[in-house]
Parts: sequence; structure tokens; C-alpha cells
Amino acid sequence: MIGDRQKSILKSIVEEYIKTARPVGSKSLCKKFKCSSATIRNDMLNLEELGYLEKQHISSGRIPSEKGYRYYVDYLMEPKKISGEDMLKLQTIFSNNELNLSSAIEKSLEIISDITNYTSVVLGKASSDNNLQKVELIPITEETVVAIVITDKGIVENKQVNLSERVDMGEISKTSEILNKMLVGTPIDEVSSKLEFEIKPIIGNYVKNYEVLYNAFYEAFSNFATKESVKWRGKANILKQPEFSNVDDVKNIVSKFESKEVVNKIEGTDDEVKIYIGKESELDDNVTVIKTKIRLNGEDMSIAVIGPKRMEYGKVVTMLEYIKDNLEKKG
Amino acid sequence: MIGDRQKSILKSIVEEYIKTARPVGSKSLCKKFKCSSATIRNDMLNLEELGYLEKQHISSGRIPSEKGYRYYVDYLMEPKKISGEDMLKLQTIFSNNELNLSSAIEKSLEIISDITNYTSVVLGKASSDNNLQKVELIPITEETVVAIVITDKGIVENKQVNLSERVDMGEISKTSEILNKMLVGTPIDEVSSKLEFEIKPIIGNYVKNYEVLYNAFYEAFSNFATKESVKWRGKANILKQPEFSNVDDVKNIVSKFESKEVVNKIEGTDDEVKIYIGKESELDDNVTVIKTKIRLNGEDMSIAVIGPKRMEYGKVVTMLEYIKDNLEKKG
DNA sequence: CTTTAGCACTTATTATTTCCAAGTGCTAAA
DNA sequence: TTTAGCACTTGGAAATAATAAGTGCTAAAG
Repeated sequence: MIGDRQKSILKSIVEEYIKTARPVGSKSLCKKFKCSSATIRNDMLNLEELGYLEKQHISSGRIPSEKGYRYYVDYLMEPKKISGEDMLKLQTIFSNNELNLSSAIEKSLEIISDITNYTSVVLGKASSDNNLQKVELIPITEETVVAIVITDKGIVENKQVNLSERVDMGEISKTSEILNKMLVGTPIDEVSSKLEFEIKPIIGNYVKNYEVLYNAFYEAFSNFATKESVKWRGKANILKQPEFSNVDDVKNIVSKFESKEVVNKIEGTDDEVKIYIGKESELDDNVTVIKTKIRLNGEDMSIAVIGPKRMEYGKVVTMLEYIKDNLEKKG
Repeated sequence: MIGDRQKSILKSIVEEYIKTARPVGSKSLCKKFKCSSATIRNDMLNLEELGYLEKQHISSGRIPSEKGYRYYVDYLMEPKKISGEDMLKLQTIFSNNELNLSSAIEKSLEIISDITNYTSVVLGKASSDNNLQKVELIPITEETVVAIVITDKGIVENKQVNLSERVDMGEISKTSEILNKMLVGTPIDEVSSKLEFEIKPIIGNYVKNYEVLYNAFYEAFSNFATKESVKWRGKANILKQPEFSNVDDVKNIVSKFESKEVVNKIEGTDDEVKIYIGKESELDDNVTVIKTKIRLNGEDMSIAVIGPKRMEYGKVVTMLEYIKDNLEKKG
């Protein structure tokens, strides 16, 4: 259905369009394919009929459709080696042993945005294979305590809680002791039910006034269980792309970046590096999202790169794979 | 120099322009001042010569200059009462006793942006009257510890640190013990020097292999001392203003919001609610920043509202004052 | 001295027209 | 199957014209 020269033409058009952001005309491919513009035009027409190419108007050159990008990504794209210069930058992340994981990830984001000029995001969420390692309730004033939860993977969360009434120091340390005795080692996604069904019924036997403290810890913990961190780099980068040359598109994408739902669209579901083009991204028809999931040290992380549909696919994929592999080696 | 009617005209022009975002012509003020447009024109000319008004072009109506806004804000503006509806929203922050301070502040931001349709920011930084209350070093693996620092104001910071070599559990708890014994009660801005001059010299007597652990804690602590939190709400709101109708201005302001220097421009220096118009904001000539400083529970917070120069000054100032007063009462 | 009516003048904005470059589809011949 | 040739379409830039809003100034009136 789609011949070899046509594949090659599609590839050239996608790559040319990625480079220049301008529709590609038949004449510009003549030298490369050693044939006349009419021949190219015939093939282009064919590719258009099959849905791989589009025109902006009747007499414009061709641009790839989403289907065209998809075909390119699935069958035509060649992986791109990381350039020496870029490799040097990436090395700074992994050669520095002092850097702990979360700093390494942040640094990676920074470098991705710097090299690609796209927007990058990392989304972290304590994963279910964290076990509770330690609980602390630290009195601050007579009516406030700070509750601290630490997991065996080293994730720490804290929350300052107002008690609704004055509570005795001794009670606080007793509560803390009981919580530790009964909860240490519990997977975090089982803590809630253990709290409710095993601890709540008996804690009254040891601690008077237990309700206030129980509630305080419960609140702190629920904070922990749902906590997500989102970090962006180069949010403004995408605006540099020529596809965002009119106000409404710019305002639109900026609003989407600010909205809360963006988190769901970004969260990776696959361990591989996956590409979501235009509509597939469910974020905005004008963007491509390339994302992957990394499970690291008890945290599920999603890293995503957001750019225009004419993104440098090969470059970004190679880079994400490299970073993913090296982070996992480090972790 | 500037007569009573002229003041009144200036006030009307500022308020009209704030409402409509369009230059104000002489005719539109006739009814209000019960005189002909020519009279108004004479006064306008005078106000322009004094620098309070500007024209966009020779035959346009007048708009306030930055000096005009400044005069309005300093001498003409009347404080605006908070509407019943808005008051209701604000009450939800302060009536809820369960809400701890940092949640209350976040909630305030949200409501400010919601009511005003401007952008709001809060900037927090541990202030110098925090004293160290507790230090913990918790081993996670043989080569990682989590260092936790807690102050008497309930601020908690933690950092996971890679040790460069394997360290014995006992050493860790000994170090932790010493740090606590010697540091508890120390104001956080004196911890660094105390660490270096009092603890480093003697810790070797108690803990072998102390260097690794000392460095780990030192790193965790320096993380703490410099940590700043920045929270935005309604970042995209400002784009809704008609002054941002061309791409470049939009891209410009978005980039500025993303840049790191913005923090310096936002940080409040004054306990009062202060207004910085256009250039005065040092952020962008097209915006006004209204900000104030709140010292709360051991944290220095700056709250800022960013909007167009034709901001609803009265409304925002009243609202910020109300929030500031009530947060300080709560804290 | 202040206010007003009248008028010529300026400018942004919008719509209309004209022109050009780029590129297409199609036909007929090679 | 490829190519040359040509009529045709479109977006975009530049030029032109028409309109609305509002000014400054002058001279007369209050």
C-alpha cells in the first residue's frame, strides 16, 4: 500500500518539518530523490489520501498528520545518539556520588529542558512498597504537635496539627510509643485500616484523651498517603516554539499547565518510554508528551517531556532512556 | 497646583480605566461634572502636563500614568469594604479551627485569586527566631541516613544523605545524641558556626568515623537553613487581563513568573501592605504588585498579589489587610 | 478669569483591494 | 512510470480608503 520511496518521502517530510516548522513543498525534495517535483507530488497525494500528510490550505506544502507522526515514530525514526556535548552534561548527574536520588532527578529535569528546549515534569508519589519505619509526635506548644512519619525507604512527611484541647506531655509520648509498637513495618497502604480497626479500639485503654491525639496522627498520615510532588522545569520553553505564535494558543497551554488535571495526563503508566502525539496526549492537540515511569527507592516517579508535535522524537527518547537506565542503576 | 476638580477628575479617570481598560475621553465625564467636554479637556491637559495622565496617541482619550496611579493610591483612593459574598468566603479560612497555619495561608491564596482574578504568591522562609528543638539521624540502608531537623516553632526539614562509606548503627545514634545534647535550643542561624567550632573539634573523641556523619548532618542542615517555599495560585489569571493581548507580552510575563529572580521581587520588606506600581515592582512594567510581610510562628512569610497596573487597588489592599490581621491573630 | 461652542486635525482601527510567491492538480507527452 | 507545462488557489504583505473617537485651539459668552 505504501511503497518504499513513499516511506522515505514521509520520513523526509517529517524530519524537515521538525527542523523548520514550515510546510514542505514537492520541489524541495527533488535533489534528494533524484526525480522531478511532479513525481514527488504524486507520492505526496498518495500519502495524503492514506492520511499520513495534511495541507494547511489547498496550495500549501505538506505537513505530517498525527497519523503521519505516529507512523514515523513506529516505523521510520532512527534512534539518535546523544551528542558528546550533551553526554557531558548528563554525566554531571551520575558521576556525582554525593547527589542523592531526588536531587539527581531534579538535575536531570533541568538538563533535559536545557538540552531540548522543551518542558519537563517529574511526578513523584510514595509507592506502596514503603513500610512505616518510625512515627514521632513532637509537642510544640500545648495545643500543637508535629507528627512525623518516616518509611523504610527514607521518605519523610510531617504535618503540624492543632489539637482541639490541651494535652499532657506524657500522653503524647505514650501515644507515640503505642503507634510505633503497633505500626512499624506496616506497608503504608495498610496503615489506615490498621489504625482504624486495631489501634483505635484499644488505645483508649492506655491513653486518656486519646481521641485528640489519634485524630491528629490520622490527619498527618492521610496527608502522607496522598502526597504527590510535581516539579516542572522549562515551563516557558514550549512558548518559544513557533506553533505558539497566537495569543489564544499560548493562554490555552499556559492555563492547562496550571490546571490540576495535568497531573493525571502526565502520570506514566508504562515502564517503557512511550510517545503520545497530539490528541493521544489528552493534554492539548498541539503537543506531544513523551513519558516513562521509574520506580525508585520506594517512590513511583513519572518523568515526562512536553513539546510541540514536531518534537525531536529520537533525541528525546534516547535521552529519557539513558536517564531512566542510569537512575535505576543508581537507585 | 492641582485643583479640587482636577483631583476629582483624576480619580474618575483612574477608576473608569480600572473598570473598562479603555482610555477615558473628555465627553464621558461631562454629566458627572456638569460641565462641557472642553472644560474637562482643559483640566486633562493640565493633569497631563503635570505627568498624571498619558495619551496612547495624539487623539486618544487619557489613561493614568504611573505617577497618576501613585497619586491615586496615595491621596485619592478610598478603602473598599469587603462585600458580603467575599467576606463569606474569607470566613471559611478563619472559622475552621482545625486548619493549621500553613493550610490557612494556602487557602487564603486560593481565595484571593478566586475573588480578585489576579495572581497570588506566598513566599515562606524559616525566620531567625527558630531554635533547634530536635535532631534525628535515621539509618535507612547501610549507606544512607535521613537527617531530620525540627525547630521549636514546629518547622521540620529532612534530607536523605548518601554516606560515602558504611557506618555502624551505634555510631549513628551516638552522633545523634551528641548533636542533640549540644545543639538543642540553639537559634538556627547560629547552628552552623556552633557545628564548626564547637562540635567538629570534639566529636572525634566520641565517635570514630565521625567525618562522614558530621558531613551528612552538615549538608542536611544547610539545606534547612536556606530552604524557601514558594506557592502560587492563579498564575494564569493575569493572562485574562486585556493588557495581555499580544503574544510577546504574554510570553514575557510567563517567562518572568518562571524565572528564579521573581522570588526577590516578591519578597516583602515591610509589615504594612505596600503597593508597587509598574517599574516600582521591578518585575514587569505592566504589572502592579501589592505585598506585605507576615511573621508567623517562626516563619517569615510574604504574601503578594500581582495584577495589571489598573488593579482594583482598594479591594486588594483591604483584603490583604484583613487576611494579614486574621492570620496574625490566629498564629 | 472661567467656561463653552465650534471646527480643523490626528490617529487607530477596520475593511477593501491589489499583488506576489509558493505550491498544487491535472493533462498529455516521453 | 515519470516528467514538463500550465491553469488555478491560497495566504500574506503592502497599499488604500473610510470611519470613529477624541484632541487642541480660537473666539465668544458668562
